[in-house]
Amino acid sequence: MGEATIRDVARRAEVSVASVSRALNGLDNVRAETRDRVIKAAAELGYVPHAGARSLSLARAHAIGVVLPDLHGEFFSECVRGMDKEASRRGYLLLLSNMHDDGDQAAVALRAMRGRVDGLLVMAPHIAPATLESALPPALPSVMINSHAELPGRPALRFDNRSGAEAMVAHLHANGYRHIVHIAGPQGNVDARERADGYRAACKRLGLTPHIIAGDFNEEAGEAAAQEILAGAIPVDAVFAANDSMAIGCLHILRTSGKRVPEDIAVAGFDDVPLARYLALSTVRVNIAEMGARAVARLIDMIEGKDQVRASETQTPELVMRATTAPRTASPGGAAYA
Amino acid sequence: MGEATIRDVARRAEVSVASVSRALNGLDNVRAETRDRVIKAAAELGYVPHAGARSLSLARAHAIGVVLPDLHGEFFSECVRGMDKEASRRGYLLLLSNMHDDGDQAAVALRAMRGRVDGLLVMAPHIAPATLESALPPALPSVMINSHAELPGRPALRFDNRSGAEAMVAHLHANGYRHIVHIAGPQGNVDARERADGYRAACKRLGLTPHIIAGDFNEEAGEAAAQEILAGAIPVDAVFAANDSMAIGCLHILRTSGKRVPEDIAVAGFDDVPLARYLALSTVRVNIAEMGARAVARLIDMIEGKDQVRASETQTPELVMRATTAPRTASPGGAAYA
DNA sequence: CTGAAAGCGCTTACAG
DNA sequence: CTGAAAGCGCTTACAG
Repeated sequence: MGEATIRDVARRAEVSVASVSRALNGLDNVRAETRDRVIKAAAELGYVPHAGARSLSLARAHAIGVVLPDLHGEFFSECVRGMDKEASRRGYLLLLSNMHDDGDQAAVALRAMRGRVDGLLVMAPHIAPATLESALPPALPSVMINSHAELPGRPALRFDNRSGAEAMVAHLHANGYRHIVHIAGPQGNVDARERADGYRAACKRLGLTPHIIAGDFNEEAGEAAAQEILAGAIPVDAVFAANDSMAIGCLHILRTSGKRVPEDIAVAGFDDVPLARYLALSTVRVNIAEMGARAVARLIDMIEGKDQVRASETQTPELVMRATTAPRTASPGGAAYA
Repeated sequence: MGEATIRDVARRAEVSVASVSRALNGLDNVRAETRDRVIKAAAELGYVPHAGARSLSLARAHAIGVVLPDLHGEFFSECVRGMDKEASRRGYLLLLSNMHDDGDQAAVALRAMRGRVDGLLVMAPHIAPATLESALPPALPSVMINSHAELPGRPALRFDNRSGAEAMVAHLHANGYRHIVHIAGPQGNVDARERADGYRAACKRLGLTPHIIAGDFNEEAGEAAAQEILAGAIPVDAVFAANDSMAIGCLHILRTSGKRVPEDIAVAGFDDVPLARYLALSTVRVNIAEMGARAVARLIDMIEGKDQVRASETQTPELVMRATTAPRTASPGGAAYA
């Protein structure tokens, strides 16, 4: 019972384990006849090398740890897909660990990675830099994605949330909207904060009065914000949510309450999830799959000693204009589906 | 340089590595004073045990390998989310590997798992049973999700696609539709085949003439099918796509071509992705997150010797009736958003 | 309660 | 070109 080991192969091929190792790893200091015997024996036994033992001896796991927060649907899958694509292309496996919303769990998740991976990809928009820094194994190459401040020696890849938000406000302004309300993301989340900052900055520059409703990135928060807006205490002709989920929740409630979008109120989001296209929701596109792949590429370069610089990178998001923010002078008519 | 090892801790605490191991693993045959010294030394050194070495010595990795095909957005994330939740609850990590559409890659992916994981979760609706059987390490506990035939000793968890499809056809029939076209999934995919089988069986039972258009589970296939339907060669009053993506593509083209849904043509899908709710698309709901969690639970039970029976399980999908399949007598009016 | 030693399954100088 | 041996970082009988 149990899988065959290198010793079983050695015995069957009547050579030493050293020769088996050399033959199977394609080293050239093996006689052709020996190599053939080894390969034959391995095939007969269905031998597959034990990756755990191999990585202990090589001090290389050919795996990278991925620590992600609780991400909404498409965002998560796109991110992992991008990572997996690049990782498998370069012969690495992904060890996944969800990290929920507190720092202790993050530390546990990171510790569990020790001795299994050659590097770490961390997305922690909600963890304070100091907490993160102390939880990260100092010697392990790591790339931070969309996280708080810069950590020394660890490249940070991020979206330029601020300029994305500014672009959206400018777009709304250009299309004739003057009372733009922002539905913010969760407290302490760095993406949320930067998007709100961009909103505020653009309002200031354009002479608009900012008004922020608190939210948490979930659809329900967008629905609640819509109710608040429908109550009518403040003037609103456009809503800019800090992500698409909230924008969609808001849109849904506004429409089912009889409001026309964008004729009565324009709605915009952030992220460009696939749903956005179908709802004709204007938004700011971030390419998370590409960022995931890029993060893996950078990390593997670091692991393999090809990246001494460790520079951070910023991806500029792209404004996506759709029907929910059409110019105020647009002809009336439903835009629910375009 | 390099992380601290158990020997560093032993040296600093002035005990043997055996005592360090015992103290840190909470065994009771350690004097309290010794334990304290060890814990103190470990903390001072920032010692984290090397999981790779630990699992080699214990012959237990506390990790499970997940091999998935290329899944569409929500389906993938929901599946992994369900798995991760249960895995982390029970102290296991997930080692992820995407398997693209061919058997060779599957074998490579599975081999790479050897010696890193205690068991395997395999979703391979597109791989032939014989190929799969030969690629699976015989001694490794495995649970099959939505895959072809039963493999001995490996529980299969699956959706009852057939009855789900039958229920949808019956629903369409009950609502007055008589010319129901099916857009099928890819050749060789077991889900696709079962859904088509259910469609055919229901048509036969209800005295309807089946008509199947080939597809591949992608949105574009739904769009192409819509074009074919719009060409008008065959009578169609309802379209039942083998998954939501194709249904959505079809819906999109029908509507932008001026067809009213469901007044002119009803549309139904399969899966119940989040988008479906927003488009008021009728569909058949499969709870993939729950199935993922369940698969992990079953696998860990097997690993821990708590499951001798290894019974397969079937999850019955649920019919979700929305506006795109409203009764033929329904009052006219847009149903794009409900 | 504690330590020296063997062993988990590999790789790789080292010597021949 | 090949093999015996040490070592990767742990755990655990075994003896004391």
